Amino acid sequence: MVNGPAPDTDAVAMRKSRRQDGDRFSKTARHKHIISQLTAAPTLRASELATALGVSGETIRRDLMELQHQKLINRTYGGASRPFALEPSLVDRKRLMIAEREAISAVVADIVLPNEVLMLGAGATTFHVARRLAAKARDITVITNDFAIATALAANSSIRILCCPGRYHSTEGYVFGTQTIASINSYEANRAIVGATGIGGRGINDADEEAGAIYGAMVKRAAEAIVVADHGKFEQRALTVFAQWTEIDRLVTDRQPEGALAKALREAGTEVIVAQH
Amino acid sequence: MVNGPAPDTDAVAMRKSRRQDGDRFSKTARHKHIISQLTAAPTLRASELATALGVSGETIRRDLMELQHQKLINRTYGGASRPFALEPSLVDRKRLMIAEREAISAVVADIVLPNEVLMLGAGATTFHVARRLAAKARDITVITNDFAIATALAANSSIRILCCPGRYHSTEGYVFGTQTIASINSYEANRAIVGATGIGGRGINDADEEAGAIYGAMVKRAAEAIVVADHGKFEQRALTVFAQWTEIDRLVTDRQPEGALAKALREAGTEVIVAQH
DNA sequence: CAACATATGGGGGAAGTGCCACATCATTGA
DNA sequence: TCAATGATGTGGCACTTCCCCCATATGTTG
Repeated sequence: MVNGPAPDTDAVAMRKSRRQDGDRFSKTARHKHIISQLTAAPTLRASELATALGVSGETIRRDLMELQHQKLINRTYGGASRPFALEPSLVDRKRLMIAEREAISAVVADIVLPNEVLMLGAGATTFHVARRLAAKARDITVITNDFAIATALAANSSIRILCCPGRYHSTEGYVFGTQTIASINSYEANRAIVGATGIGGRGINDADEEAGAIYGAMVKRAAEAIVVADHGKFEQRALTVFAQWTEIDRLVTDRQPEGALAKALREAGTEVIVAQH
Repeated sequence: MVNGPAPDTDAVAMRKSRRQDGDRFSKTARHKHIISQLTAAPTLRASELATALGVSGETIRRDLMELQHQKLINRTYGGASRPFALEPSLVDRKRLMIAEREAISAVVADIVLPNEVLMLGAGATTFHVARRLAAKARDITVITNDFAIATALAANSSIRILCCPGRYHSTEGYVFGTQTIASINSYEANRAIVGATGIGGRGINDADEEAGAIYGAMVKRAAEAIVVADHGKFEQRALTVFAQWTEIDRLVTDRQPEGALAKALREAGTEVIVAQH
């Protein structure tokens, strides 16, 4: 099978899905298949993938090499295994913008000082922040509603991790609900670090109403609010606007915002930090 | 390799640890090393283990075969990967009594009825119960302070999972503290299902004061209290006695208790259920 | 149209792995 | 003490995987 230059992952995906005439799977289709298989089975054999997808072993090996580079899989001799907790629905969002998120996380981790109290909202980007904090931070307290974040932070024994109560969201891996909100409102924190589904001129929004409510509570409760979002979130619109830019002290992203978003940030006095990657 | 009757894991382990004269790692030491490595890295190469432990590749392969049989690792071509979330300190306890705990879990899962509200304490045995409930139960609500249990239950979408707040215990994977206790005391439940470090004539005890306090709160709060414990817990003594037998309605175990324990159970009117395996 | 980049397949040798039979050594138990 | 048992190592052999180079097909670009 044949593939073009691949200018951008999104573009490739679109072009591929358009032309799935009778022949075999496209490259991105194979990658998705591999990831989804990995959510079910902890390990895969490259040879089995090759026969299952009807391509040569060499092609699968190259696929695995790419996915490993994106940190979406863990390479083994003869196959692949899942890298860490690979929550089904988080995969699609995690797979994109890995490098951007790592850069953003590095900046955020440098902002955090020892002995601070943080609130960390659930999400893919904040999860990267947590991993970075686990590697760098010292003697901080983190309040979170995300299991993956708590587990990632646990690698650093100098971090005190406080978990919120609530109903456990099976697919997203965090707790939510009125108890969660009430719990957040009982804490005082130096900073809240939250993600978003989209950020735009009208504020910060999230596709999940429950997650948005929790983000909003964290933002209101902390002395300083930081939003982390890669440029893919710019001008995205989703269900709930959970905070206005006037409430946000800093936006850490990977590309300079423009247009309505930039205007809103300027008017609200939100500091914009662009991480280099 | 040659394998005979394989009397009991405990007996083997004892014999081995007794004879660690100057030479290389004993079999159990290698196994522990493999498991601990696996908590750090998601995958291992058999060849690397062989050189690291100073044994032949064949020996490592045999080790991996055993560990796979115990479901403590996942075999891959050329190495091993972790089977599911593999909490560091839980490993040592999980590795023992697998069959016994599975049998106990099966019995407990049959006791639970649809639409019930359960409290599930943190622990290795209760984790097995959770896995069984995830496979069998329908429309139940589970209140727990253990991340692994919540995650295991999430496989079943008809289960409503409520997580307690508190401080996250990095190595044990559960939350604890005054908030946890307060949270438990705010619920009403049909049953509490808790584990223990030891059970004896004087009650149910736990080596972890915090965990014991939570167990105790669950037992007092639920309409019916069930203790799950394999026979290795009989007459074990640990730090905190968190409940008396008069508070416990049922003990589910794998062997008929004797002596002081049996007497205490009889006097307290605790129903003893012996699971067959 | 030519030059080029990308994606894939194929070949072949080198290295790694799995499996098996057998040998060696220490411990156990009668 | 001697035989049985279990743990480990060794060597051989088949199979799998890796990796490098090159051929091919198909879009893209100049």
